[in-house]
Amino acid sequence: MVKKPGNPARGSSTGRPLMVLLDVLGQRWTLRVLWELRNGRVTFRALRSLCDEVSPTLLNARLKTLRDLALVDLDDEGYGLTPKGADLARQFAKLDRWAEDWAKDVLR
Amino acid sequence: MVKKPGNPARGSSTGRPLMVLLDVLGQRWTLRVLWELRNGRVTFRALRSLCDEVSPTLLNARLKTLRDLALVDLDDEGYGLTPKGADLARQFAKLDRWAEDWAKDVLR
DNA sequence: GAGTATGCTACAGAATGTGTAGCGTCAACG
DNA sequence: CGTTGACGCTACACATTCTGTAGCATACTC
Repeated sequence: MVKKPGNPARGSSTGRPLMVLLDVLGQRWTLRVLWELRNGRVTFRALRSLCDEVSPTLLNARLKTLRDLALVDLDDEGYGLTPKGADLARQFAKLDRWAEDWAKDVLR
Repeated sequence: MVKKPGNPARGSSTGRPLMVLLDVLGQRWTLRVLWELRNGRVTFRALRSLCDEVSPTLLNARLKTLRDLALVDLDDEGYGLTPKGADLARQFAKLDRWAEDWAKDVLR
């Protein structure tokens, strides 16, 4: 089944958008892909390199989902974020700094 | 190996905190657990219910990781977020509203 | 037409997640 | 004391998902 808000997320009978989002983001590499696209369009193969050579099988699966969800699109420049996707990526950009602080905390 | 900033994340030789965070959050149910703890402490069994009856095996594994990462702790009231964990959860709280808007967009 | 790049698929083996049953501990009840 | 019920948590067989490698079909360059 296509993952989309309105369709039930795994383990949640409601199609509540946040649950669908958490379901999708909670699959390996999804967050990472969004993160690596933050600086503009990249080819499939370049994206693979950025993601430490994920298997193309999986990368393609993720990109398909993200395209269904209107977060990513593909043109002759390669893959890139849609406006909504960029918006989401921006939310995660804040996490980068947060993670640095957090690391200091954890490692003490 | 214990997941911690400083240790390499899966698929990333660097221990860069964000990568570790993405690795951890990109495991099923991790985001959901953080989300369900947003309103205060809950017992293991209650948390399980909130998470649509995830298997206790997995829930326990996730909680262990989140405790290692100082995002969650356990006392006689049950499981709850640490200050850092609450901070992180707050970041994701914004996602709830975002997801609602996004849903309208996707479903058009 | 050989070389190189693209997006993407196939497939076997490994890792991860799921679902159910139940253990050991404790506190309350009668 | 013996039962009942709730707690955190573990065992284990089964299912799904992810990984890694090989390679196809297409297109453009020399």
